[in-house]
This record gives sequence, C-alpha cells and structure tokens, in this order.
Amino acid sequence: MSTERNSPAGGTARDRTPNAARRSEASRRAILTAAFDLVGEVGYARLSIEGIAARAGVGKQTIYRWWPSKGAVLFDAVLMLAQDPGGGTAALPDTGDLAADLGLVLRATVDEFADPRFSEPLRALSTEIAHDPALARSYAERLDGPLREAKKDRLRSAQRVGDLPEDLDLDLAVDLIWGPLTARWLHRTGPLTHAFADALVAAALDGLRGAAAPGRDGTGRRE
Amino acid sequence: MSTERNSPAGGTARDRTPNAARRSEASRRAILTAAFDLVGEVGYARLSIEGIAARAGVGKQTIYRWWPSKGAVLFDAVLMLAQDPGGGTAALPDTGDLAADLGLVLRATVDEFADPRFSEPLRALSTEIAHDPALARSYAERLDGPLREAKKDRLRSAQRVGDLPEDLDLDLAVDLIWGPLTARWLHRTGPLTHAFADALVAAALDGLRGAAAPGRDGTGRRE
Amino acid sequence: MSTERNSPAGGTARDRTPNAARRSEASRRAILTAAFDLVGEVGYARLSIEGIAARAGVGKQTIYRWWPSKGAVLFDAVLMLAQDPGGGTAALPDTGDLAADLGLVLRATVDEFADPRFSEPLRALSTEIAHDPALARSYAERLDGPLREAKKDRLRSAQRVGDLPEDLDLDLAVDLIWGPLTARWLHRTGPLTHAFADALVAAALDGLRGAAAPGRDGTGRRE
Amino acid sequence: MSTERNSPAGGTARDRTPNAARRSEASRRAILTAAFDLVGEVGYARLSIEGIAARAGVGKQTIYRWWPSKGAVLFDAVLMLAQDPGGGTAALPDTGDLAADLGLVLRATVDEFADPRFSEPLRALSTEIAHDPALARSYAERLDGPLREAKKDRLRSAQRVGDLPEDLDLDLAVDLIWGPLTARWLHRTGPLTHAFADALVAAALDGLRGAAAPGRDGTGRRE
DNA sequence: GTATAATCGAGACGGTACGTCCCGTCTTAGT
DNA sequence: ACTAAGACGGGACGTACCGTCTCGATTATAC
Repeated sequence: MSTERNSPAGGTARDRTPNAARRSEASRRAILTAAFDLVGEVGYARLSIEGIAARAGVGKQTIYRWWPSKGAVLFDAVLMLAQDPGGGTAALPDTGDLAADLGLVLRATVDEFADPRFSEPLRALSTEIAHDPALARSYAERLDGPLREAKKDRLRSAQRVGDLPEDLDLDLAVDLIWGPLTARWLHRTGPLTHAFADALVAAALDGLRGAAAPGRDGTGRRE
Repeated sequence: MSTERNSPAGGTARDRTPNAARRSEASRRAILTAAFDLVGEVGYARLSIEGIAARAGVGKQTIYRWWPSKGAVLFDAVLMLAQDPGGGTAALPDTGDLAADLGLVLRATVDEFADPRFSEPLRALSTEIAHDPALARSYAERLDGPLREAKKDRLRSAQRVGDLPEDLDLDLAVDLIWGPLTARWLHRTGPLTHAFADALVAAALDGLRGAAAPGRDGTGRRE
Repeated sequence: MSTERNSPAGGTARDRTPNAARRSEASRRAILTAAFDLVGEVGYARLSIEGIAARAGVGKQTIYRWWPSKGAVLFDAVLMLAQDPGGGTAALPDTGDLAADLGLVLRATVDEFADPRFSEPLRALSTEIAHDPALARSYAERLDGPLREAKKDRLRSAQRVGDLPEDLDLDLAVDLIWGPLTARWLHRTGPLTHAFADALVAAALDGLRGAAAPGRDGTGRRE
Repeated sequence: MSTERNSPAGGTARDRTPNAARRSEASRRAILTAAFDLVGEVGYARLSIEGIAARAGVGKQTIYRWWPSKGAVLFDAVLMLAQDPGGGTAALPDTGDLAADLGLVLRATVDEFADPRFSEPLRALSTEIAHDPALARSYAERLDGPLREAKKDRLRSAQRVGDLPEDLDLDLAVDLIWGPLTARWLHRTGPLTHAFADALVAAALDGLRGAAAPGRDGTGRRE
C-alpha cells in the first residue's frame, strides 16, 4: 500500500518505522472494511478514526501506526475494494469501434456513480485528494495512474487503426473524455445519464463544431 | 444571499427564522472577510467557526444564526468577493473568433487557479459542494448558474454566425470545454498551463479525431 | 419591593433610574409568577432570565430594568406569594403554653418544607442569600426580620408570664429553636418530622441535660 | 472518593465506567487544588469547569470523566484539604468539662467561618448540597458523617460520667448545638462571635428556661 | 388634544461556559 | 514486538444564557 510507511524489509535496530513483517493482516482488513462501511453510512465528514477503530475492534494506535491520515485509510479501503477481484487493472474493451467501446465504459462509470455504496467513498476520496497533495500523489500513482494507462492503451489502439491522429496528446484526450464526467459528478451541474455518456463520447471525438446533432447517427461519426 | 434564511418581511406565525431586518451588515461583512482570509491562511480543513468569529470580532451565535454550515459561510464569502466590483456577471468576450475568445477565458481561469489566494477558497468550496446537496443547489443557482449562462450566451452567438451547429446541446458543450479544466485542477492529474487551455479549446471544438494534428493552425479552425 | 431600584417619586430629568410610576403592574406580576412557577418546575440552577421573560411574555430588558439579579426576582416572587393573603406578617399563636405553641409552629414549618411547591423556591432563595450579601440584607429586612420579630414577640410574652428568664438573649433563643430546623432542612442530615419538631422544642426549652427523655411528657416540661 | 465512579477492579460487561486503575493521580490533585484555589478567588458562582481545567493544565474531559458535577469536584477538593494532615477525623477534646470542651470546638468553628479561605468553599459546598441530593449523600457519608460521629462520641462520654441523660437523642443533641451555628453562618442573621459560641453551648445544655440567667457561671452549669 | 417621553415586547449582538466529540500521543497489559 | 484498550492535554463543536443595545408600538402624563 503506497500510503503506508513500510520499512523496506525488516527495518534496522533503532528504527521508529514499524516492522511491517509483524503487522496483523486481520486488523488491516478489519480497519479498511470498517472505514469503507462507515463512510457509506455516516459520510466522510462524520467518519472518525475513533469510529473506525471501534467498529474494527482495533486500538486507535494501530491505525495511527500504519496510516498518516483519515484520507489515507479511506484510500486504501477504496483500493482494496477496487482490486479485490483480479490482481491488476482490467483493460478497456477493444472491439475496434472506439466510440462504442468508450460509450460502454462511460455508461458503466455513470452507473457506478449512481450507486451510493461506491459513490460516497469515491466522492470523499476525490475531494480529499483536492486538499492533500501527498494523497494526490498516491492517487496518481496507484489509482488514477493504472486506470489512465489503460485508457491511453485503448486510445493508442485507435491510433494504430487510424481512428485517431498519431500525434494526439493522449493525456489531453483522456481529460477531454472523462473530465466532463467527473466534473458533472462532483458538482452536480447536470444529470448523469447514459444519454450524457453517449453524447459526451460523440462530442469529444468529433468536436462541438460537428457533433451531437440529432439526425446524425449515435456513434457520433461524421459522414 | 441564497444560503441565508431570510424571513420575507415579517415571517409567518410559528417562525424560528431570525429577523433579517435587524441584521447587522457590519458583522456580516466582517464574517465573510474573515472567512475568506482565514481559508487562504490556514486552509479549509483548519478553518473553524470559532476562528472566523474570533477574527471577525463577533459572537459564534451570530454566525450560527445566519448560516447553516461552515461551507455556507465560505460560499457567501466567495460570492461577495466575486461580485464585489460590478453588480451582475460579466459576459464572455465576443470578438467573432470563438476559439480565440474561449482560449482567452480559459487561460484567465488557469491563471486564477494558479493564484492560491483564489484557488484555495474555490477548491474548498468545490469539494464542500460535492458533499452538501443544499450547498450544491445554492452553487447552481447563484455562482455556476449565471456563469454558465454567460458561457452559453457566447456559444449561442457562435451558433448565430454559423461557427457551431444550431442543434448543439449547449450544456454538454460547456461541460466539454470547462469540465476537463476543473477536473485537472481538482485532481492535479496534469499541469494547468496556457498551453493546456489552448489545446483543450482546440480539441473540444474540433474533436479528438480532428484536433492537434500538425499542419492545422493553433486556433483550432478547420480549413 | 426592596430589591427594586425605585426613583423616589418621579425621578429628575437626566435620571437613569427608571420611573416606577410608569411601571407596568401586569408585567411585574407576570414575571414574579413565571419565576416562582419555573423554579418549581426546573429548579433554581436551570432557572434563567430568558426563560422567565419568555414564560411571562415579557422583554428581557423589562426584567433587567427592575431587578439586579435572578435571585432578586426570586426573592420578590417568594415575597409576593408569602404576603398574598394579608398585608402584614401574622403573629405566632399564644395560648399561654409556650411549648405547645412553638410545637405547633415548628410542625407547620416542617409541613411547608415537605411541600416541594414551597420548599424548592425557598431552598433556592436560602442558598442564594448565602452567596449574595445584598440579597441577604433584603432578606434580613423584609423576610426574616418581620418573622423574627414575631417570634421574639411570642418569647417576650413568655418572659412576661415567667416562662422564660427576663434576661434571655432573644436572638440566641430564636436561633436555638429554629436554627436546627433550618440546618437539617438544608443539609438533609436527618428526617424532618413532627416528632423532630416536638423534640427540638423540648430540648431547646429545657436543655440537653434534662430534655427529650422518653417517659417525660410531650410538652417537654420538667416536673 | 465517594463522588467518583470507580470500577471495582475490571468492571462488569457493559460498563461505561472509566478505568480507575489508569487514572492520573497528578491530574486529580491538580484539579482539586485548582478548584479549591479558584473558588476562593472568584467565588462559586464564577467557578467554571473550564477555569478549573485551564488552571490545572488539564483537558476538560478529564474532569467530566471522573466527576459528575462542579459541586462534586469542589466536594472532593474540600475533602482533600480537610483530610490532608492525618488519615482519620480527629476526636473532639475531652477534658471532662463538657461545656468547656464544646465551647472550645465551637469557637474554633467560628474562627474557621471567619476565614474566607475556608469559609467560601465550605459555603459553596453547603449550598450545593442543598440542591443536589446525590452530593448530599456523599456529604452525609464522607464529611458530615465522621464528624457527627466524633461529636456524638464526646456526648456519649458525657453520658458515661452523668453529664447528660442516658436516653438523650444524640442526633437531636448535635443538631441543637451545631444547627444554630450553621444557620447563622449561612443566613448571616447575626454576628458569629466567640461570645455567641459560648452562649449557644450554655443555652443548648441548660435550655432557654434556665440559661443565661445572671448569677449563673459562664460554663452554663446549673448548681 | 395633542406632543413627548418613558416603558414595553422583541430579539440581535459580543461574549462565556456548557457538555460532547474527536484529535494525536502516551501508557499499560496481554498475546 | 505488535496489539486492544483507553486516559490524557487539547481544540472545536453547536447550544444556552448572559447583560447590553437598538428597534417600532404602545401608553400615559404634561403641555
């Protein structure tokens, strides 16, 4: 876990860094589960270290020993839940139809955002990142990073088949496609629907000058 | 102020609403100024009602009487500062060159985000909105609403001169242009530069399929 | 009312003393009644000027204008209730049998102390007097004073018929008879019963060396 | 300390009682000392938990954890100071001359009441007891109880040598001797002097019918 | 009969203290 | 050694009242 202060294989004698080898895995899981559950029940504002410790049946010090902040605990909690099934991050679908694949992914994201069980912790994590640069770094490395790479992979694949220009700035592209979604989610400036996801993909791919007009086909492709 | 609980001149029978007519304007301004200054100095996490009251030379109850939460105070503080000069929201520049005008505006926004004096309170407000639906409504009505309308006005003007399709979904358009900026600002997923602002405008107008290709000029115009 | 800051007939021009002539009698009675009722309902500790004002349907300033303290209000409230029936203080019974008369009075006092409706306000007033010398003076002049005089009158009558020595210190005598009762009431150091009242009268009159022995008659007289 | 909520070594299942074994003795003493000092400096009315905590260099919760009320703190403070020298309560002097011994004790009490350093806290405690039955119970068990027993011991000694009747109600006797003193102290209904102490002893022992007569000696003994 | 001036109800204000929650540190036992 | 437990000094919460200070709106003399 990147937010944890591990000693890199044991730690030397006069080391204030805790010895990760002796760490209780049961407590770790109990803490993360408790944190994830609690943030869904009472919200991030009312989430407290004491509450997590009590729910997890754990001493407060056990939390303070391994995590630097409430946000870091939540981060690992989200990370645990996100990676529970497989080991690595799944790749985006690649059927050859870029717009369709992106639409599929964005519609799935819209669904996730609609489920409070996932939305609440994620929202909390998102806003915590905005205030905590250290957490933002962890986020960039361990959560957003791999996901963004997967997104870029799909775009590279599109470049290979000529669906996207070769000199496209992929980071800009990812932001153009997913940025509006995140912004609308966090600020609630509009409805988060499948229709929005589809229109967003079309507009991002074809631009405002030529996209999203009714009468044009759903793939957003200009003929 | 939309976050304040005004009684509409008299108040109905069983009304716990304070009498807005007797409200002290001096205290109101002192509180908002103190809140704005403090959030810049100590950050939102360490911003406290007690701190605001002490700085403003005001009793805590005077804050609790007129605002429901710390976020609401900050909201009004930002609103006051935002509207201090003129009365209404300024319109976007309209030189006839849509891409240039948008670039100008986004570059200015990038500059604002780079100034901690404005960035810190705005960031705090942004994340508070994510958790507080009541605040989000105020935001939609009094801060984002007018600004979004100004943005749409500029886009409508572009529609009138044929720069944008007549059937364009303007809310989608606004999100496509400004969403990536906000997302990158909040999540720090990439550098916030003038170059990014320009590339974003180009990509949004022309789409990923047709943007940022060599040989095309920086305005993002297709020939 | 001795605790009120009257201007002695009108008050001169630049006088901050309120003009008692213009005083609202209705408000005064409402305040005293509210104070008396409230102290019985919530106890003296939770009795507040705001509470009295609200219950009496009166502005807070009206209380602060006429009384210097919470205790002073309560004092007048008790005084009002105590003097409601007649105008002056009633004399003690005088049948010629001192012990019997005193026993009657003390038994009545015991009954009063047992009734929370009178006991609570009185207890509050009693303890307030212990801390507030100004209130103690009012108490001495207007409540305890007349009562003590009545008690001394009865003792003087006994002196006249030879039941008590002519050179008896009457203040000491009053304290010896009523002091133990008050002390036991305030400190709850023992049961407050009619039996105690009788035994107290006997012991006070005849002394510990010769009093309160079973087999002697209830009047406490030695044969 | 009787006002503290001890868990008897371990505590039973559903126990919200703090673990007395881990209690900080230093904090306890600092709190009691601060309370005692403050009540002498500012009076009981202005004595606050916050003030005690600040003076003692202690968190407020540490006070709320171990004492249920401001009065309970003061009670323990008085108790600590009262018992500081020896372990148990000192016995009353017993020279064989009851009146002389009682006079000595009462004169000493009069002196204590005259010293604000002791009088103020005691007065506060006394009035607090009048309102708080729980505190009254503690008082009866730990402060008044042992003292009253010592008083009764002296009276029993007098009974043994024939100075007092064998069937005397000792509780009544104690109240008759000390009650007038306490009453006059709390209500300030008369001067608290050595002369009063002596006259009180004489009157209590010999009764109003036979006391304070000229020709009788100051010891209050009847010939 | 009107001025005119004080009191009245109401309640906002700058404050103090309340009793609670939680912070992050530290200590003690137990495994 | 790490753990569960939780006491500790501290900071802030949101509430209740304090006593002071305006506000109109009644009154009740004094012109």
